[in-house]
Amino acid sequence: MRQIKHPNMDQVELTDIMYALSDPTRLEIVGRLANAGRKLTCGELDLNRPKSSMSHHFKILRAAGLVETLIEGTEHMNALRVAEIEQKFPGVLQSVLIALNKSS
Amino acid sequence: MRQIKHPNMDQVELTDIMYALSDPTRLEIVGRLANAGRKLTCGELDLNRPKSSMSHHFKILRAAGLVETLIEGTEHMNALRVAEIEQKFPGVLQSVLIALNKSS
DNA sequence: TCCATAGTTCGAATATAGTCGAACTATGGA
DNA sequence: TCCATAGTTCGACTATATTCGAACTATGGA
Repeated sequence: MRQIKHPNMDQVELTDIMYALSDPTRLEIVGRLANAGRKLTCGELDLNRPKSSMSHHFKILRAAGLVETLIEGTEHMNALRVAEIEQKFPGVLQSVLIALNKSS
Repeated sequence: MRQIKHPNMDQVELTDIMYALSDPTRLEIVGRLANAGRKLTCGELDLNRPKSSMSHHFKILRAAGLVETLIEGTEHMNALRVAEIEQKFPGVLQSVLIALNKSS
């Protein structure tokens, strides 16, 4: 497996996005990716959880079209698909990110 | 029970909102309430599901602070708490409603 | 008082999710 | 080639959700 496959935006449903953002761990991941302003490895996010749990959450974030993961060497670089999500669901991710930053 | 109790907005978490909106049936309810522009009874929404299922979904929508239910006679009148949600999580519900109307 | 209406609650079945250890894969470096 | 690193996959367990029929509650009207 050379690179991880990601869904096309037209395959992504609003419910997928909502579901992915309904878990505190995933919301935390999304918030950190947004604030980092650069690609982060899973390890850099370190939420004190086993690798398998983190992997599970990333899988769901990818399936929801929220996160894009590029394999670079042994690392998986993760980034939010902000622009694409914004185009498909204007305002949704942005307002969630604003709400997230207020509460944290 | 005279009237149904609703959470205060400061008790509502972003994850509650996201979770409530992650189910297609509930998203449908929210969309219809928004478009109706007036209070609707559970029955008026009629999504072809048993009363007990609808009641379950309304319970979750109420718990998330999304829906307010006023008892009037034998009917339960439901409305979105648009203004309050907008104040607490600006843009979130509104952008979801726009996305909903596009897809429907 | 009796009945119909509108919804809630209960209970049980089924399905889906979250968690985490252990084994696995892929890459890069010594 | 051997090893370490970074993540994924698998499997099992536990927890939480969804669904829906049946029984219940509350109100209004005949």
